[in-house]
Amino acid sequence: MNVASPFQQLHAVVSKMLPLTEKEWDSFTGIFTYRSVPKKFFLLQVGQVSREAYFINKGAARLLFVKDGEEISANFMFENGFIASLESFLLQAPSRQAIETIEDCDLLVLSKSKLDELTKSNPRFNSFSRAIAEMAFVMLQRRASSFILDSPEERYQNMLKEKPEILERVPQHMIASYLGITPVSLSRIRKRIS
Amino acid sequence: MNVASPFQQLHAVVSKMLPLTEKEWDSFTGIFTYRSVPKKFFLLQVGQVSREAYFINKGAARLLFVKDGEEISANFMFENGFIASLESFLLQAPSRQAIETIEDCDLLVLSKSKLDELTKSNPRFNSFSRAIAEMAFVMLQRRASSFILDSPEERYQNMLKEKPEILERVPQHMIASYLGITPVSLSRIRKRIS
DNA sequence: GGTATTAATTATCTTTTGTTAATGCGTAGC
DNA sequence: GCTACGCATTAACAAAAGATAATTAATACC
Repeated sequence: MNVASPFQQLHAVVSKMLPLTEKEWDSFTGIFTYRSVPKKFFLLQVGQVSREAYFINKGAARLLFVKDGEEISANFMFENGFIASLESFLLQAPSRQAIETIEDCDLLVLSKSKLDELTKSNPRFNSFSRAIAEMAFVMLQRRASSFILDSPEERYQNMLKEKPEILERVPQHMIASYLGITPVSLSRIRKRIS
Repeated sequence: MNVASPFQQLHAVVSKMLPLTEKEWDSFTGIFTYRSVPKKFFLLQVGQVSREAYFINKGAARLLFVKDGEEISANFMFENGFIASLESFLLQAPSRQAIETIEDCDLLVLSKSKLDELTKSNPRFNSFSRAIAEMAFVMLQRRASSFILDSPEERYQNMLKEKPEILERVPQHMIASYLGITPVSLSRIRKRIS
């Protein structure tokens, strides 16, 4: 594989999840296309059916809800991560979440229909979807549990420790909604801590 | 299949997820055993590695965290539902959650090692694990999103509408921690509403 | 059935968060 | 460079939730 290939990063990530033969890898990369999008670009709007998932080669993006006209961040993703409205992508139902880039992004776009075809022709790729779903579940569970276990202040402290990258690359009003609080409240917490 | 079989309910649930031939069904039921346990029985303790998942033929159970000596309910399950510390079950790592019965339970116990064997001998069962993980993710996402989108009072109202069974079968102090609040606060919300 | 325990409610007070508005800061665009 | 806009902070007040304790209700057990 060419070192300059846009699939280099993807290969590093996927091969940890599911070792593929060279032939399998070729058919796997075939379900992706390349796309560059600017900052503040909406890859998916609420209500649309998600037919794509994205692997981020470069940049940052977020999942967000819209409630009463307000944007509420559900998750942030950076280089070497997948981002998708997984519920909509899996069920092919209208999405409750939107996807918006936070920085200019270089993406590998995974087509749902092509993934389905590939899985049909080679059921081994069920393991890929399975691993994705399992990983997504475990990550989400850690996040969800913090809402019943921790106070907003503790959640912020944990974020500082576990995901400092978010703090560096994401504006604070987005972080506030991600933590389930208002920007004003987050500002107070930051003051209390410092 | 015998109508009185303990696998009757399981069959109804699984066949919706993954249609199986009679032969496949036989090998599938082979990975389960039957177990009856009383109320307040711990099927899994925090720190243990989960080697079992449970399908509830009868009864009710909960997943719970323990923080500072206090029990905090993460989820409730009833008849025809699966319950497991999925993170521990999947990763075979020490569980952050415990599983406790809320009522006397009749269970079908799924052995992790037998499931792995089965999946190895027939990769088609990857689809089963995949469907479970995907379902678990979608359900968890709906729950998790309510923590950033809704107030405790709205969460309680949603629960009333979407899962009234919980209110009927689960003590209120468990529901309170499930909603991320104290029993005192839940009592106040109930008063406000009525 | 009566007693002991546990659970739920109510009351009081403290702490935290939400709301609204004002101020200060930085950046983008002209 | 200036202006305008969005973002973060601060302030003041209202609303909600936490903590503790007392009371009432429900239940579990002998």
